[in-house]
Amino acid sequence: MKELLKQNILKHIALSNKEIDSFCNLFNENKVMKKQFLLREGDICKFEGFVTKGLFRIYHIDQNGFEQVLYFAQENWWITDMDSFTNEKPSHLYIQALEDSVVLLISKKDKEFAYNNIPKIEKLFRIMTQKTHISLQRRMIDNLSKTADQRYIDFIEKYPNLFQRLTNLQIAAYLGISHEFLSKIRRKIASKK
Amino acid sequence: MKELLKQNILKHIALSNKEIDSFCNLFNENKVMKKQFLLREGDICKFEGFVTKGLFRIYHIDQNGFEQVLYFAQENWWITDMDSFTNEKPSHLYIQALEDSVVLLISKKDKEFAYNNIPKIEKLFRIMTQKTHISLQRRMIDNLSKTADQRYIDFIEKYPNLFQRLTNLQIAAYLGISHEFLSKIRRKIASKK
DNA sequence: TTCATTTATTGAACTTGTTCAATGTTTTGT
DNA sequence: ACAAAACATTGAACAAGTTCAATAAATGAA
Repeated sequence: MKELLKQNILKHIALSNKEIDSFCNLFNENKVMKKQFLLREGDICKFEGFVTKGLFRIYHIDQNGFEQVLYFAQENWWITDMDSFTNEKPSHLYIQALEDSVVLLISKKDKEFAYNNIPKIEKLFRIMTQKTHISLQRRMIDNLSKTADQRYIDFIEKYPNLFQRLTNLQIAAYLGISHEFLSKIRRKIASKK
Repeated sequence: MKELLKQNILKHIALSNKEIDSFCNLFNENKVMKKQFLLREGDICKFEGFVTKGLFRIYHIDQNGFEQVLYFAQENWWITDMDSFTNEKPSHLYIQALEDSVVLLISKKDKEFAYNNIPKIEKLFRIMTQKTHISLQRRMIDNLSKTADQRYIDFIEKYPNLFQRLTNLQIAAYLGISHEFLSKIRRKIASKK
């Protein structure tokens, strides 16, 4: 049941059986039904999670009530509000299941325990954080330099699987455009084929 | 001469004198004259750096020849292309001094040495990477949800010091707008006062 | 100081994306 | 299978931001 998690970790770093087992044992399985929230604005994020089934959206609601999706997390992705979790302060984010999902959660206390007792875990999260930072940096550049059409096309190419599972509403919120405009982009693309 | 660096590190993590000295000794001081480059697209980034004097821009040039500034690094800031440095692959970024500057550089080899011989350094960079990730995430949300006017006002409030030292051209490239439009924003704001 | 270069401002025409309201389509829960 | 809700599409009017070209102002190197 924690096979996916183990494989995911081993992609980043080499660990002995003992190390990986004792780390994975700190995670607990949770089911989250579609539309339920793992985190809401104002909550303090008490967990770091790894998705083994289903799909989540991590988003923010701005002053005008518009939702911005920071990222989607499907099977094999990690989810948390790093700011709220590490600094133990109220979150600005929502984490909601878009499908019936299963997620493995580790508490802050247990993660601290792992940092202090399994030295390589520090390295693991240093590497993982670097990787997520690198991809966010790429997305930042893309958002600054590319037009919405191109960002949509890139999204489909990069995440064909997510594209199938998401509504246009969600994709628009990720691309940072209105869903009406996304609809017009789709029409334009369709007419070109 | 490495006092700034030591102070900066101690803000993130507690280290013994011995630990911090042996780490800081791995850095070498470099002078970089205004307009000179520390890194160009295509180069493999061989260093991680800490600015003790001056100001740098870290930017990207897109398909249309437009420059997007990822961030500015003044005194007390770290600079690198994390992707290129950690994965030893050609960079997509430019790092250029905007003023006569001084930067402390550490090589990949020496950083690996530190990771392996000073266990807390792993934690230090895990924490620092988390912090930069958190602020990039905030900027991502702002870029998706705020209008250029507001982003400009926010920038001035958040970095009054940088605002003084940068041309509008550079600020526009950071905000992701044309410098002509920035000029119009400035006029609008000025007329409201 | 001078002249060349870089930076900043402005206006007009244009493109990209938003808003709102109406309508049609698909999903979902029971 | 049905009604309700959520999602998608469309058009028209609008707002935000770009582009281009011209001019002015500031900076920098000799």
